[in-house]
Amino acid sequence: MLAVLEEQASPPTASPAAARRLLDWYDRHHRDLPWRVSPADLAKGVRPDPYHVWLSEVMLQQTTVEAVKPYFLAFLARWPAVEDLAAAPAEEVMRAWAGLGYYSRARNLKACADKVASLPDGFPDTEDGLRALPGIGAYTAAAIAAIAFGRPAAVVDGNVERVTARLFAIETPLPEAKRPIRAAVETLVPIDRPGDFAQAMMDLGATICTPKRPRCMLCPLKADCRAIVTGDPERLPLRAPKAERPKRTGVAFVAVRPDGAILLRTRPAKGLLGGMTEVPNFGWSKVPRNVSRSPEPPLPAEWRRAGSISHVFTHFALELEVLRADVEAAATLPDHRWVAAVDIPGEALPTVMKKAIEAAIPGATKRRPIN
DNA sequence: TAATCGTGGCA
DNA sequence: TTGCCAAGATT
Repeated sequence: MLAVLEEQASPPTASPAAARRLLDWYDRHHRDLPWRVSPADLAKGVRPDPYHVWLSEVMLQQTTVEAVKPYFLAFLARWPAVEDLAAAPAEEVMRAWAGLGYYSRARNLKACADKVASLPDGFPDTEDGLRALPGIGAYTAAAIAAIAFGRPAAVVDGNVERVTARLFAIETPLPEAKRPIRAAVETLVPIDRPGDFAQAMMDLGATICTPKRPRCMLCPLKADCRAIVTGDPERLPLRAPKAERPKRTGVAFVAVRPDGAILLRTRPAKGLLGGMTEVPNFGWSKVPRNVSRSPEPPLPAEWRRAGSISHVFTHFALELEVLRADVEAAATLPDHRWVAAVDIPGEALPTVMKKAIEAAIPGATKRRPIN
């Protein structure tokens, strides 16, 4: 009785019927993505490859679909199965991941592949089993369980948070709202098509229920949505204020041999850009702001200013002065290596390091066509 | 709980 | 130009 009264006193509340409307919309308007099995094929009995689902989900963490597509296809072409990835050297995986960001994902990807390849039955088919693997958290475990194995898991990513906060008019700010949002999603998951439902929610969030200027007129859930009634669904979800982004400065050194080789080294496995390749650099890793020391070049030479680059990380902005020296003798330094010009594009260079090298040697990081 | 951890696109 | 933010995980 109480439910009836509430329904009369307030806008419609999302229900299993809403999930059905969403699935109908998904059948007609789903995005066609390289890692996805269409609802039609799924209905025909085509099973998604857990390896494909896992690989795409890890790549898609905090990363746009368009950025992931070429990497996903390249990985699949090079390592068609999880056993192939397990057999690959970690260094090769890091090089293949270069440019995609959040490099701990690549380390965990390799560790996870090694683990899964050692299991007699391959990928675990439960949320708990998946959650125990490296690089697989609550979201990814639920996504793989639902999409690859048809488990009725509540898949909650940024899209689902936004769609659900609006659908139920949840006023609690994120991240505090994560718990009530999850509880709301759990009431919606259809037992027969949990994977399609998860992907439908994400497609809706990506194409209709967007962060800015949602296209509510096209939304299959507009009759169910409690936020649309307020006239300002864009207001939700609310978020706690975020910390400001500090600025750091530093110096990068590009040492060039007469044959075009440059001096590189590998960063420590953990932390920022962990395990990736860098040019020798100074001063920006953990600068106590008032401590000013003079930059220490990797080797004595005539260092000349080649330019400066700026790069924005998640939690700080960096301005890097780039110095270049043309050196005659090929001195060898501990923990450094001279890398031939032709091999530079194949190095595991994060974007910030490509920028620095390009500032000193235009074109050096770009693959040039053979012939 | 709160930091840390990349990159590119877009308003 | 600057901030926002995108299929989050880890510690």
